[in-house]
Amino acid sequence: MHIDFLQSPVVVARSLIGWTLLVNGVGGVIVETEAYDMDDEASHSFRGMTARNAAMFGEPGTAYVYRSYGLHWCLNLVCGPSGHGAAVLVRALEPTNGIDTMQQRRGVQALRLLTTGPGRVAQALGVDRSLDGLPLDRPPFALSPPGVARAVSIGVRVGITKAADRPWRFAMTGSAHLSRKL
DNA sequence: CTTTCGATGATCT
DNA sequence: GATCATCGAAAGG
Repeated sequence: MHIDFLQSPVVVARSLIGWTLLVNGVGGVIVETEAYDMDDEASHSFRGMTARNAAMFGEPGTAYVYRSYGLHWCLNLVCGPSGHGAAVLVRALEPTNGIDTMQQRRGVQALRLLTTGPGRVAQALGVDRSLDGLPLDRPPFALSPPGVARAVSIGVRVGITKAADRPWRFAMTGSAHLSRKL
């Protein structure tokens, strides 16, 4: 079983819910994602390729990492046809692997605060610019399929002002680890 | 419980 | 010079 990263970001974002994402063995189950596409005003790729978003136009199945608000990192999974400028933002995980490491990196104990939100996910998993453009199917990354099928809820994206009405946010129904209620 | 606001710096206009 | 795909602390109800 594998994710087909050639699919559209909406399809990939939906498919990723329930998969386990690890970086150097640390991480958890993906419970919240958002899709971003080229003809999407909210997307970094909307105005074409720049130095920052170059990885977004790279090979599907690679990482796009950017700095947010000058102090957080955010992790995206590039998808769509090569050079399409589409990606899925990983917004929240349910912590499962390397919890002690994540607690140290985050400086908090509560599982609830470890990986709920894109900035927190990146900090807990040790994601930074050095992973930008790297393939997701080999170390330090690891992606493994869900054990059991889970229901997925759909809503609008978070923290954007443009194209804010697109229902491009996906979450595991009933998860206690969402960045915001869906 | 909810809302507001400061931090902080790369990126783009 | 303005804008941010955020977080956390503080203030207000």
